[in-house]
Amino acid sequence: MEHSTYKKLVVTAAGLFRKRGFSATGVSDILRQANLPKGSLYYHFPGGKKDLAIEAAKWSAQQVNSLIDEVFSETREQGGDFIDAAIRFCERVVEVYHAEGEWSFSSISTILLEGSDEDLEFSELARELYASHKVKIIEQGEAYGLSEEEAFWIGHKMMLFLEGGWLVSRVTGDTESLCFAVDCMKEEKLITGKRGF
Amino acid sequence: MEHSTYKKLVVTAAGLFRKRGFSATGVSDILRQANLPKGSLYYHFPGGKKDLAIEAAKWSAQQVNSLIDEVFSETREQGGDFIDAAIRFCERVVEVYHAEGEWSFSSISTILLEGSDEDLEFSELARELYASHKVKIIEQGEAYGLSEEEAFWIGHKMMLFLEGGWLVSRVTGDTESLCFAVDCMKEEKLITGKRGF
DNA sequence: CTATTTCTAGACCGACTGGTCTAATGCTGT
DNA sequence: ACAGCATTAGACCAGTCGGTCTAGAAATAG
Repeated sequence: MEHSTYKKLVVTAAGLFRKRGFSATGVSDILRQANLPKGSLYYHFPGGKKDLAIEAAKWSAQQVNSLIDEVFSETREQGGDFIDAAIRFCERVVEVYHAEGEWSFSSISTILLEGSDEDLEFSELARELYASHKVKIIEQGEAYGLSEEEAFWIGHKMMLFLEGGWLVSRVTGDTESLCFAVDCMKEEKLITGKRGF
Repeated sequence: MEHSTYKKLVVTAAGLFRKRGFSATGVSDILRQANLPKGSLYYHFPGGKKDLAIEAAKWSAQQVNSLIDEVFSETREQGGDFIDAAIRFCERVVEVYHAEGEWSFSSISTILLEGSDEDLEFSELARELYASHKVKIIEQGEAYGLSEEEAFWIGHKMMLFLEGGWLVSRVTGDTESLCFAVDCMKEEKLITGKRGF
């Protein structure tokens, strides 16, 4: 199987879906940007747009999971604690946003939760992918010696800051809110320091 | 001018746009749900779908602003501090989410930031409406005797929790994350209590 | 009552959408 | 060389979209 075309479609689609949402992105937009003909899409994704969106969402979620692994492992090796890693993770998200100007943290909902009222396949996948982030964070928490509860609390808070910050940043058009999210996490460090995480 | 038809269109459209997004919502969906013919829509909104979306977004933002005013004033009258009001506000958002099952806090981005790459009219309105929330919160902060900076810090944090919590709740399909946002604000109370807000 | 305006009603239209289909093209092993 | 499969290429199609248009109902004015 020729992978470069397949991959190109997934990556291009992920970018467009994340930026504009599922419905607002036309198959032709994706094909134009990827510089590919229609035949290729329906050869690689017989299920069409939906199939492509599913793969794009999976790929996006995997990217986030990889970033979690990367940042949390790196920080741990450098002697930082769990909160340090969480701060670093937020900073990395800001960096990516700055660099690419479009990278969506909330890719799951943007891609999958925008179609019809009740697309079970989409909403179930969305749940599943979000759960995978949660698992990744708790796994990393355990590597830091944290209980599931501790890791969940701080990890969940980090997620809220990031999702919220990203969403607001998209509205305001700058990265102020996303940077604010980083500041919030830094403040967490002071509090949780006292908790002894 | 007959207002009931106009209002019905705005409210119905706001609901659908918030739930599904601008592009995923067809004019016919709105008309079907509102039980109105096409002619009425284009009579009241000559600019069509876009016009309607703008009014729907304004209306949604106004609802949020009213809720801010209501909750913060009420809490102040009852002798609560600014954080108490913020907690109460988060709780109210959860209540509304529970009750209506769809009320979107992030209505601005859902309605306005989903169309084409660069719709200036939409994105400028989005910024403007979001700014109006910020102003409302700072106004309320001043009524509580807080400096703009203090009100901004806690208000912004509250917004991130709510936006993030709402977004995640939409993915997971429950209100856990939104309730978690309330818990986060309650924790804030302890911290900021020490700051003396 | 009639005249006029306001609004509803929905048939209709062109543009565009996602999706299909077949012809052609490369690429493989023999 | 050939055959056979994998992939590209894009013309084409049916359905849906947002939007227009005219007919007439309902309300208001004289």
